[in-house]
Amino acid sequence: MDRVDELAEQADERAQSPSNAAATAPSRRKPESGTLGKALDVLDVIALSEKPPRFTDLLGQIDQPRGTLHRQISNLVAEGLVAVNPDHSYVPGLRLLKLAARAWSGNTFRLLAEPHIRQLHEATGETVHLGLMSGLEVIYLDKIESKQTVRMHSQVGNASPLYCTGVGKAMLARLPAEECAKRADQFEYFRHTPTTLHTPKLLLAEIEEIRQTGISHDREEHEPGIRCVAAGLSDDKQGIIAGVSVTAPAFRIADDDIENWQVLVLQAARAIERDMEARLGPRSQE
Amino acid sequence: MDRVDELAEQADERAQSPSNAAATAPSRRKPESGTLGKALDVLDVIALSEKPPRFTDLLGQIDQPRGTLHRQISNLVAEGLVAVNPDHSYVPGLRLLKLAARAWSGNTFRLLAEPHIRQLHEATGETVHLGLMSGLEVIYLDKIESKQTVRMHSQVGNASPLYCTGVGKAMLARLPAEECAKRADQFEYFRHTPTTLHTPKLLLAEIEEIRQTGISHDREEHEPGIRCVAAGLSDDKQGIIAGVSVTAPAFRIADDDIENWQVLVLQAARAIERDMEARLGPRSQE
DNA sequence: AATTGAGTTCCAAATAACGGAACTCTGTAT
DNA sequence: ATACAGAGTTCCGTTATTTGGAACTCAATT
Repeated sequence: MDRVDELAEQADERAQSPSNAAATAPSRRKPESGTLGKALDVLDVIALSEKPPRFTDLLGQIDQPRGTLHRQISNLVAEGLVAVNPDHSYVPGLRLLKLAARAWSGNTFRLLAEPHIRQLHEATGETVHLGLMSGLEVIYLDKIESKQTVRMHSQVGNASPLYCTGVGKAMLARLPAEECAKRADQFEYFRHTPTTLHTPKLLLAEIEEIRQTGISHDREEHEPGIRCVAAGLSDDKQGIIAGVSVTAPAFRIADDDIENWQVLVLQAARAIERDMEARLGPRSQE
Repeated sequence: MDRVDELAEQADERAQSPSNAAATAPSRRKPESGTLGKALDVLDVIALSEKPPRFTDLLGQIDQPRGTLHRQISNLVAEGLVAVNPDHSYVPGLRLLKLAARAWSGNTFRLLAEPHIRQLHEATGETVHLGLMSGLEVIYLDKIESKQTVRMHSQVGNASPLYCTGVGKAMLARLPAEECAKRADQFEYFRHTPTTLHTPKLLLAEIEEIRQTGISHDREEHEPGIRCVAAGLSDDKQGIIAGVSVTAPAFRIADDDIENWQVLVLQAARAIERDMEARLGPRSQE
């Protein structure tokens, strides 16, 4: 019943049917209530499609009568949330970028954490991420890229499952044990790589370890060849659970590096936590 | 009557009343029609506020009865477009980031242009932008940052006026003369710096020059100390008007650099145009 | 010329949004 | 302690928007 569930479900749908999803998938979409919700349903579908969908494609994926759907799309277009190509296919509109840009650059938590992850990047020379827990996913709020990374242009805003990412596991370890176990049961485990922790048991065992050390490792569990070292952080006052990580290709990493990074990542996480408390002390709103 | 106008107006409102706008400003906001539009009005206000507004702040800026506004906000929160802080202040929600991330990374034009601006960055070593024309503004679709830039963290998604930016002027020069003149009259000129072109006449004269050379200069017209060299590009088939630029602090720039960059920027723009046509040839939709 | 499929428009009926007023908190002054 | 004021929330009859089926247009095919 959670928004996150729904989005995860959509992602699955897409993963299972690489290309011609529109024609075959019999609309597994549960309609939301409220005018706004329905409009966002449509927007979601448009945003999540890899090829810009056309009217009929949408009609297949969204359980609405033609007339209704048409008006809903028209509204989205009128508001600038969706744009139409000359060939009548739909793409997400620029207004989204504008809104999100504001959301992002104004996010106080990100602003507060930024200097610390920047420093972490300078100390390690590798790609650094700042992630935030949102339901069963981690959403990347910021990243600083290592000099030359070919693949992966800006994860910012992207979401990944908690169970197979360094920051994700670090954040889970920050939850009360029961809550953590509850979530472990809710995941739909997918074995991204041979090392992915793909059962609640495996996951919870590792999280117990993370709780001891404060450090979490991603040993090519999400993408082959990619490892990372992460630490969690939280702030009860604001109800924030987040994490920072250093990521690098496995072949480039020496054991010395790992040990180094563990210290640095922990320092960064603690520094951010300290700043959060400090900021909340003097004046509560700003 | 344009969306862009409205947003520009909002920006003005903010610029004029730095801090306690909520209390004093008598809500210059014209309500949009349709449920969606009203919801987005609220979202806009939340996104554009510099401090997270509280319920009463919003009530002051949006001309709606308390009960109504409250429900509208509740809906936004339920949809994840807005989040509530513990102290009941509102911030834009993470769902926006997620939607925009998809919108951005899936944008075919951006993907197509990316290798070229990357190359431009490598050739110049300076910060490079890719901008798209949207109404009276340029929206930055991508940028690659020069090694150490302290200020300005990610312009991506941000909007600036056309008349005072390098890419903006370059794009205007791509319009038919009448259309260009029409827009020149629509701007609300603000003298950001002493060199800002602040009348239609000044602007049109410069644009005529840009039309000859294909190259546009920002001579600290938007921000003091910042100069840039830009070139416009367009594609009639898709109706896209865009531009690329190289930006750097004025003190660091030698005359040789400028001449160099002119050539490189033009090359990049032409290369992107060529790719667009090529992409549109083989198969029209993808 | 006829047929199909895609996209668009229309309007009575159903539904969701509206908005005024009443209510609940929480912190502050008496 | 008690009253007060301000912020935030809920309720419900009224009102306006959304709904969805059907009819219509346009372009490409047969």
